[in-house]
Amino acid sequence: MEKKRFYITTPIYYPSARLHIGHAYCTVLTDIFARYKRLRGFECFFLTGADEHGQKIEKNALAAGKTPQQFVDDIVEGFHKLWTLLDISNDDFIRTTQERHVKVVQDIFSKMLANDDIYLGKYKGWYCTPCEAFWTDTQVGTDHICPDCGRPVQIAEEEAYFFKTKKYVDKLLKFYDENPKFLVPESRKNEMINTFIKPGLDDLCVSRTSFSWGIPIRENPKHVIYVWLDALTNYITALGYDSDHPELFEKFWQDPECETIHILGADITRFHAIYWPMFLESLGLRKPDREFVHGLLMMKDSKMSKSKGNVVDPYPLVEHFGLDAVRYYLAREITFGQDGSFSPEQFVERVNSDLANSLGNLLNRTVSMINKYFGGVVPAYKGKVTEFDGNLESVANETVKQYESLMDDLKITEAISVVNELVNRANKYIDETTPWALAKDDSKQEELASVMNHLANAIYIAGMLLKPVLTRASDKLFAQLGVTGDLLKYENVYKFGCVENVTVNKGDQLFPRLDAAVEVEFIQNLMAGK
RNA sequence: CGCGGGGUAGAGCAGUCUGGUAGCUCGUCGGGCCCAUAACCCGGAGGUCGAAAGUUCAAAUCUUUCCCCCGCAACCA
Repeated sequence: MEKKRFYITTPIYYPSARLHIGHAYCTVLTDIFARYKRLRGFECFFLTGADEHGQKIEKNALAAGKTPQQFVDDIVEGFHKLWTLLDISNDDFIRTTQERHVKVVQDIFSKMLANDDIYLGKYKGWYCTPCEAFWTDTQVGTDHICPDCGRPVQIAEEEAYFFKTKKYVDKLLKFYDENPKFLVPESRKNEMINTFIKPGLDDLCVSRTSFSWGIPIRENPKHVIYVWLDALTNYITALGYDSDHPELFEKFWQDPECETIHILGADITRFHAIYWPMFLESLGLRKPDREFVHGLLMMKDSKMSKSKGNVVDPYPLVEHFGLDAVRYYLAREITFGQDGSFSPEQFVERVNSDLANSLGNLLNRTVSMINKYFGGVVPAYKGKVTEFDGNLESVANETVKQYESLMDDLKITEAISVVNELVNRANKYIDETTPWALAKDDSKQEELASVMNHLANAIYIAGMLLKPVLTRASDKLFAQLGVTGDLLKYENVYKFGCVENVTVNKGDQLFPRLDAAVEVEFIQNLMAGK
């Protein structure tokens, strides 16, 4: 059953350093989904934000000679700049240092404490005294060395609060059973069960005393609330849960008519798929409908890392190639839900092939012919004049159906791919119908008119379906086709032929073809930090 | 036995859940077209779908075992 409203979120990113293309990937894909839902007329609330507490921020701030708040303020400003640059259409931006979040997290903690879901215990771990930091078994390795400073660590204990996960394990498994589509891809669910739940889940540590940059616990202020209880709850504090204005929360979280969707990376699946539903259960709130785990974007041969000097900064990429090319590449090249890799060659090839050669060139040749043969006016729709017309038309209609079904399933890469097939089909249609030959034959004017109409309509549909991805180019495409006013509404994709009697405007090439050698070198220099 | 991802044409990938003529982009070879962005369209060559065994009328796809690569565990979605 189709829901009528959507709440979609990205993870809140950690502002300890600048964002890179991996963050952009997740956020752009989420944005595409949000734009798609809105385009189809659904209400959609899209949230992203920043997770600003923790020891690392405290340390990095100290090193930078700033207060933690100044430090995160500066970095978060960069988040906003990047999201603006990438045309991210988020409705709100939550920061865990905001009053609206802090107060509610404290309330949540109090509730859980009162419910007996949180208790005071001892946290035991490897402690590095000079760094004043706890590390896990895997972090210290077999040599028991601090991963930060390289000095030996000791087992130490500190007082800490814990969340009783064991109390909710059965309910969680039942929830998985009753909601088979909760976690996508499904392999992630098995991973959760086999890796974390079956071996026995430890209670989750939710407070720390070893650093102070966090939300203090009212009942015991020497403790600050530790990461996940602070971070995950952003999804509801941003909507006004437990505030004087809970309207958005009621509308976009509690209402079963709203589908709530979290997009996240594999590394934080465990927290979203196990602890988050438990927290919500403890609070007596609705759980998310879907959690979609996307893959990691790696560099050609290895994961991107600053030390390897192969991090791609999205800014210069967008400045040089344009926003549409970057968004398109991210969505089309890396199958959403699987790991993928970024390579300069792939980037240039994909942009040239799909955007310049196929879509851009199709628009260009079509507009030229409408100018040449019909004085720039798209001929009226006369149904299927030839079998080729009928074929193109049915492919277009089928494309719309497939696209919607794939997008609804968050199969964004495949959805774009079917649109691309329509574009290819339209290019082939030109060869089949040979308009330049029809133009020379007075008896074929009706056929020629129909060909131009069908082309304009096929391009129009492709442009509309790609609008969530190509936030700028789709509008340029419509402008060149002479599509304005009501024709800009999505529902027209169901009315093949509706683009008629409008005047085209030949404009610049939508996507100029890139010189592969030159542009690949440009990106390589970018990655090398030149 | 730490966890996870992957091994499909020269390169990069999809397809694997729901078994049924092996697909896409690029490259390459040949042809076509001339409306268009040296683009577009058609065709060819090129694959024992990592290996083996099993289930089946039928396996890239399901089961089992093995081999190899990569990521996480250290900034990092």
